[in-house]
Amino acid sequence: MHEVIVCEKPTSAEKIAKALSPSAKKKVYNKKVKYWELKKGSKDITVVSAVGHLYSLTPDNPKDKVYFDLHWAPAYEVNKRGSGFTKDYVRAIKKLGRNADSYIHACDYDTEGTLIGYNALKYACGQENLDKVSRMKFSTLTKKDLLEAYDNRIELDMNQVDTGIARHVLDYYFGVNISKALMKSVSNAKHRFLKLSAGRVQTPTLSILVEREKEIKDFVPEPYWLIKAVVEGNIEVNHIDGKIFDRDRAEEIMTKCQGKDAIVDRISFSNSTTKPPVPFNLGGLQSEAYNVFGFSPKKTQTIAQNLYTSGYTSYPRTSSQKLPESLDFKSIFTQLGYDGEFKKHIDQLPSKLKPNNGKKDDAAHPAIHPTGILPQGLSKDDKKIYELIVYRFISVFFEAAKFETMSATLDIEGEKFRFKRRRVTHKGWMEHYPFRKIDDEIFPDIKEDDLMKVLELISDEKETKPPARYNQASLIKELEKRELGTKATRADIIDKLYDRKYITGTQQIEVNQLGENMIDTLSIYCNNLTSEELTRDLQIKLDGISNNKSTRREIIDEGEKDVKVILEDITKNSNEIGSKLYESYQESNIIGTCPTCGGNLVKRYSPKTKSSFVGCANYPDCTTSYSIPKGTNFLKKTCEKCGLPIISFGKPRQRACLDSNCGKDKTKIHKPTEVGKCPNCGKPLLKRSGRYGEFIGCKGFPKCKFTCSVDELESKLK
DNA sequence: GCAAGGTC
Repeated sequence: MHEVIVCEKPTSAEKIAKALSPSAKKKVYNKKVKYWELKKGSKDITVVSAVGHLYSLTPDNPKDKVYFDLHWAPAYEVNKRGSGFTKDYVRAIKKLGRNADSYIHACDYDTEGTLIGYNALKYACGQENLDKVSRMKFSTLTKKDLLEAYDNRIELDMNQVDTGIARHVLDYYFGVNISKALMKSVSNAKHRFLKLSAGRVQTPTLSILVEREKEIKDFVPEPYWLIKAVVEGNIEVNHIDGKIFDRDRAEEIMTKCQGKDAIVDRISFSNSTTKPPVPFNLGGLQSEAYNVFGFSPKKTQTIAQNLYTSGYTSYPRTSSQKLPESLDFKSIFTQLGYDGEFKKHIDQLPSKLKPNNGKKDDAAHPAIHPTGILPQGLSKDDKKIYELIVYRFISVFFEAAKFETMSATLDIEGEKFRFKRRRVTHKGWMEHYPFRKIDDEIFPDIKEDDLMKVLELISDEKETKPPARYNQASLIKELEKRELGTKATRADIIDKLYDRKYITGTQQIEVNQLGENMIDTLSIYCNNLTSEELTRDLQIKLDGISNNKSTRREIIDEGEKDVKVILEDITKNSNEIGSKLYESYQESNIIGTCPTCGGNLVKRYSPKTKSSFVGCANYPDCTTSYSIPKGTNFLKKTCEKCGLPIISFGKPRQRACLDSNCGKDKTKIHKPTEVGKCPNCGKPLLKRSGRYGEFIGCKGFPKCKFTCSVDELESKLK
């Protein structure tokens, strides 16, 4: 009897194989794809694995104007870029998973996992009617759970399969068709191509950012005053009222207290503790890496994936903030202890290892943790993430940090002022997590009724501030809170918004005019796409399929009808929509004013030279243009000499005027002068002028690449 | 050319 077990990813295949038989043999297909062979009773079992979705939706007829007729095709054929690695896995499953006597679907027990296994069984193993298929249902990859799941297999839940299919189809219907319609409106109205996209997750995400921009724009700042005094010992004390919005009151306090001394009114002490942090889930790691190292969530995710595939850390795409006891902490610490730096901390661990687990859980994976295998030769950035994971893992086992707080109230002519100092009395976990600053202030030596000289009395006029813009880490947190996207896709969604030029800015995300116009446009024609309504709707509909209240066909037909209404609306107003989108796109690209005609200077892309340049928007009437180095940023500052924007470019970043000839005598630099013969090819050598000043280059460029600095010329010619 | 969701 031959049995084939299909898993979601190689690591779960390994765990399942080893759980079923400790003597399972690891094999490799075509030098790339791992699989396992084992014997159990009379059965010869082959454990193969997918790598996530192996099949993607694609239109039956790509030439159709709208896509409602779709079928599944291998992912590597549909998305040529990015899914190439799935090809070997599909081949391996096709080769190893044919003509078995029985099949087991052992992918993650969730909607996507169910579909991943279903498609693999249907299209790669040829199990169309599923009569030989059973399903393993497990919530962790521990041996106990897996054996139980194997012994108590259930029937494949076709409602769950249909739920997955409907999710894919509806996202395709809305996303691809509406994106296409928007791009078409631009090409109809302006005869230009603009890469645009909309979708169930990316559009509400953009909308959150636009909403914040509006709050900032509408914000009316209110003046307030902060009154503080500096007393003996350079201690800053703040007036007890905090923000004072009444100017008269602020002035009253100032006049009253001017030139008067302070008396210590009351001193009190209190104790507090700070618990250790919780173990990392993906969002937590992304957020911490952003705050500590400034890494983008995408970068952190890529590094975490590398560390995982290299065997140094656990599976990164988890929501769990819990470390289950089944993990064998002791042996992980023993191995980590071979590193001298880690050992210093591990040696101080309490004898009873109990992690400070967080609330969030994940059915399939524990929180991110080191495996114990010590890495070698990691790049600088990989090492940073690895150490962050290790120290977080260590610190969650330590006791809380303890603090003592001193609060003092001072009296100046009946007005109360106060200050607080906090000092650490027991560092606890903080001593073992080097990424947090520890508050440790000195308590001044004062007692109640002391008279203190006021050295300075200050009234600071301030303004209330609008809410802060999101950064990538705070946006990911917001998406988690609103349950938009998944842990695996949130960083990609944000990247996509940058890629489409909807948003810009790294420290703070700002929305471009194009992004704002997308939301304005879509909120008119399909409000449920800009809000989170579509995701909520989808969830309700999918739940309907799961519990037999509706069928996949009904839900998909409904979606088709909804999308068709939206598409009709967009087509009707195509001209207006297209014009506005393109114009807003151009506005986003305005970087200054043309010195020749006063028009707008815009950043453009030349497909011929595959490079960006700056040109006048009035082209061809005005032909003013400037070349720019790769990776140029336009700063808000302008050149003092000519008023053009200052650009930053290169590594390390340097700044210069957009006009590389700014401030130079133009008659000289445009005529390269001959200064000798090229030592490489014999052609004339020319003194040229570039962005970085004068240099010597061969006339035979680009065939001959000889260059040197003006100073080097003499020695090179010898 | 276009989505969102898995994964290396």
